[in-house]
Amino acid sequence: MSAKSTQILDEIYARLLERYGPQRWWPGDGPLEVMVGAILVQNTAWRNAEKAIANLKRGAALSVEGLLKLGPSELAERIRPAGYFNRKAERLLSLLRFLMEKYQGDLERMRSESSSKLRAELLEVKGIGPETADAILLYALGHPVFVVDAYTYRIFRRHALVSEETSYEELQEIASGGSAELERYQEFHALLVRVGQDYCKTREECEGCPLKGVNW
DNA sequence: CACCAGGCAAGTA
DNA sequence: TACTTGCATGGT
Repeated sequence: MSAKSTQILDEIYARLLERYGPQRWWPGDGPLEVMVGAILVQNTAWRNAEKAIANLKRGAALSVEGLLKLGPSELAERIRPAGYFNRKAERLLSLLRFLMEKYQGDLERMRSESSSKLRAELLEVKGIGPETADAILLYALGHPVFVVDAYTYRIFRRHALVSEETSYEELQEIASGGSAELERYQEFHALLVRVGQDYCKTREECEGCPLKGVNW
């Protein structure tokens, strides 16, 4: 990690924060709800995932055992608004069973394990890939890791900061430069999604983008 | 009407 | 190993 790339990353972060301010993703709803949200939002607009979470909370607060008791069909029915509801119901159940088997549902204890161990374990769970694993680490468990998503790819490529064939882990490594505070990781990812939605969906719409001109 | 959203795994060659 | 396809609702 060169001093120069650190400087660019700090520049990008500063510009985004100035334009949009703190995003405060997943502030205080508890680690389980954040994990559930991380699965429900896969390739889906957040507002749809939000409706699904509201349906899950109907009647009782979210708990590992409570959700397990719903079973596949009831779970699927409740999360219908999030799309891919059958797949996501299975993915939620995989996660919940993992939490019970490895940590007896104790997310506070889970949190104190190392990031690398947790990441490896999460990737073993069917339905959890690199982005979801990192989102869980970052927003549910409070570990400082950079979450790479489709917008991160688009934005870094558009500014010629990485090449076409850069892998997830490579981009994660590159983007992890600069300050390493938890809050910065959390805000950085959210801000990239935000600016991506505003300016980086298609080839056009670069006019007014706060990142215009950034380059190595 | 078409297109896509804070992915992932399974199938195919 | 490298590509392609299925999953699905809701907003623009």
